Amino acid sequence: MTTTTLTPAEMADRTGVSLDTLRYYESEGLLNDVARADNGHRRYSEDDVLWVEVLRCLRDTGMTIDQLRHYCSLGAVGPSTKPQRLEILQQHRALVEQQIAERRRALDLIDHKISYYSGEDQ
Amino acid sequence: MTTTTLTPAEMADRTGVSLDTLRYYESEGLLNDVARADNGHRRYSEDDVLWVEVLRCLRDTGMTIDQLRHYCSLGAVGPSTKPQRLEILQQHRALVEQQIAERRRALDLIDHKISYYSGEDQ
DNA sequence: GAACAACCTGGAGTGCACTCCAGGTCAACC
DNA sequence: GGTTGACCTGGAGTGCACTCCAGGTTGTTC
Repeated sequence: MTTTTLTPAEMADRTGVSLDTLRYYESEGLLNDVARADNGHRRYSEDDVLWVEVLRCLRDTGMTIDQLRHYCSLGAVGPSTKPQRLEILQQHRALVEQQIAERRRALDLIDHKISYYSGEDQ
Repeated sequence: MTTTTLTPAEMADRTGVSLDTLRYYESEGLLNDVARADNGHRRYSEDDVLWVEVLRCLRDTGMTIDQLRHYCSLGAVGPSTKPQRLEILQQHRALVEQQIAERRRALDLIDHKISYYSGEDQ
């Protein structure tokens, strides 16, 4: 059995994250222990793909690079940091729920304006 | 009857938008025809308050300053631009719904990781 | 063996949305 | 009448998350 690995270009394709951003994440400590081919080129694993998807999910919902770095560093320490990581996720979960609530209110306001524009006068 | 007006400080207080940002919005054409006192100081109206709240709602859900400027400039033209403004709001509405959907997926992923961290091993 | 593609590194540059600052005006208070 | 506070203007600075670039290596293709 051979474990499949992805070239940088394939990784970018799979995750939708650019080559530069993948390298940037690595340099920021968000993506560690990326394998290398003999020529020094990166070789990403399926686990790396999953992890980058998690990173994107958290980034896209407003977690900063700094917070992600902290979260990753906890993971690197070992199982002893499980409670802290759980705490971070729970806090972020609450944030995402706030974002949803905020956007629901936004929809109300937008709908209000839409019906105003759709109306007869003004 | 006297129309109530707000000083810049009161306006910042009411809207939660900083003095600098209020001036910035005005300079970018997002907030037009702000009244002035005799000494040249700004005097915001209740309509200004409502409008800034709309601006913040749209900004907070990802509309850029550039897009807002365009939307405002249409408003300045007159009622003839109603269809374009309606179109912009409908497109933005769709965007906000996408954001909600994306965040729902994020919640699923976060919950999955939370249950993993809450579980027995690892 | 020249050219090309894919990658490497370190560092500089970009775009956005503010945010801060310097130097000035004006009215009110001590 | 000097100081204080709120405000004014134009312009510079900031922070974040990328994104781009120069110069170099390696491996394959004509």
